[in-house]
Amino acid sequence: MEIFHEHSWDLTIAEAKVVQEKLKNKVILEDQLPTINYVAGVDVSYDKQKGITQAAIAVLNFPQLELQTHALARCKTAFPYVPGYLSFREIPAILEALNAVTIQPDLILCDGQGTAHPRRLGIACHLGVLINKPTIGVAKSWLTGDYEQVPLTQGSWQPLTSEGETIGAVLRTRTGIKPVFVSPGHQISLPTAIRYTLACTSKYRLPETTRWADKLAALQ
DNA sequence: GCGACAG
DNA sequence: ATCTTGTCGC
Repeated sequence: MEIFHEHSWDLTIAEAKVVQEKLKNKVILEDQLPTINYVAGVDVSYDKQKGITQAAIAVLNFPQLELQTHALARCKTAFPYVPGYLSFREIPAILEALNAVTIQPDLILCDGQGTAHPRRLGIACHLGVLINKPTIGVAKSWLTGDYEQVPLTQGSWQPLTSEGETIGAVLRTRTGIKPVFVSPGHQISLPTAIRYTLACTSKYRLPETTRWADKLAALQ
């Protein structure tokens, strides 16, 4: 896995903020997708006792959404969880898992925000810019931004806005179920990110990619 | 100063 | 994220 914008992971919060301000200028919010044959979900779990971070990547074929392969990677937890800086805690392990997986995905769905972030560089953007690949942020809960009530029917969505700009969408993936927060990560537009999120979702609230990664990350 | 805060 | 039983509803 080639890294495009290498930087240290041994940083203070203030230094991490500088990295975010610099990398946000590298984010591409236009569609630059290849033919999508494989989609992946990434997720991270923690062993609080041992101070270990474990990342899982699940690669599914598209549009069938059947699990093709997966990889796990563990590394020492080196960064605390601070809202707005999640990527500095999770990406090191994710890069190792991506390095180990045998089928490189054409699109990655991340567990967390993309541009719906205080400095527009959520984990999906950060990962996408580093590996120069299309990514989408699909978060289970709110981090920042304002939005109106979302209609109850599946596929309905409302823009997530901040300071006059649209930074993502609150999307109802299942009728009557709590919506998810979708935002572009890298090399993708918001409408396309919404379309692929729905295309990767079948019977449950979360995309199949995320559900598989969640399940695999829980393995020890 | 007060409230909010992805995983 | 993680700690945790039963329970309401399709």
